[in-house]
Amino acid sequence: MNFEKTKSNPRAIFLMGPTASGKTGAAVELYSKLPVEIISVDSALVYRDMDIGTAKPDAKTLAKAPHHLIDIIDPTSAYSAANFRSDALRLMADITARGKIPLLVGGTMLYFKALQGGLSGLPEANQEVRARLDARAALIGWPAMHEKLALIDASTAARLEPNDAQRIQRALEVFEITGESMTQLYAKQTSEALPYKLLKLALVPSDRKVLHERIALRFDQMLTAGFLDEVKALKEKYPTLTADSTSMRCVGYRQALEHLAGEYDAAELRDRGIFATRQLAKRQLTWLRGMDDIIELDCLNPQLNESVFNEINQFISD
RNA sequence: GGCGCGAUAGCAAAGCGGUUAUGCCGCGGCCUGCAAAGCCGUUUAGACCAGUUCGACUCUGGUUCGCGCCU
Repeated sequence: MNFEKTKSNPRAIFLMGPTASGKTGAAVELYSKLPVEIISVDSALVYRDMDIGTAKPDAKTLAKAPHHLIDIIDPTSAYSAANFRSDALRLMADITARGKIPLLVGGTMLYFKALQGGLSGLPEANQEVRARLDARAALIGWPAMHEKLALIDASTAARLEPNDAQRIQRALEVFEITGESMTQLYAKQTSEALPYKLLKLALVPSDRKVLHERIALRFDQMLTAGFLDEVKALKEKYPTLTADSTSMRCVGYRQALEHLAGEYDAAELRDRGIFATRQLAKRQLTWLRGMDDIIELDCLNPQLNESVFNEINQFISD
């Protein structure tokens, strides 16, 4: 019965991978050969005017293979996993209605997880509440905030580290807004499963060293392509942008800002940018290792060979 | 050539005669509205040779190398 229901679900394809694994190239190839529409699953590509540092597909590529959810907000705005999920669900329904298959491509693994697994009915972020919590934490420190959390939600506190400012803040925020603990809210609402049958592909490097080389090469290319000018232009166009803005927490941008502020020289900018990108790739790979039903493809051998296409075609026509 | 100083992990950098320096990097992991974020864990030392000592990265002598000063 469950099987019947699954069978009748429309199809969707995930194409995941760490940064610099060649996702865009693979997506364009799939787009040219299959009845798909591409949805970007990337927390950085949503920002307008952030092109070089995010390795956004260029205009020519986007003209040839359009991506949804690229350039949808200003760098002064914030986006979230919940925003993504509702945007993606809407687009997937549209695409399916057009008789196409959604191809979700990107490296923001939390977004993939939220899309597939759903989110509980929690309140959205509230800047005033967060500012208040930040102020309090500045006084007493996050470990003390963690102790406060333990009083209202022992179970959540137990699974959070005393220094995990971000999650402690969110748990306290949720309680302050709703009067209920995160634990209670999780239990209350079971998130609905994604009503699509999925084929999950992952581009994974067979040799981490080679991925690191690619990352270094790409960061150097960004610098010569005028990455620092892009960041300067960003500051001029959006004067309210600060190092705390969500968009400026992206790999490379934060370091560029620090360098432009004179905190360190160009050589160190290069090092730090590359380190941050490697660490991002590592976290992405950790996510991937823990995901189920993944078909791994070696991103160092990027040919989408016949057997992969056979698999996809079979999945589509099943 | 003489004098002085130094030699600690992939890099930077301390203390210490006997229990983990630390930071960065690297590696593993966690992950419910900031996720390209945030957090947790962790591998790799004491230039070389000899001596003192129950015990030396730590004290002594020598060798090599580097830095500075002098002739």
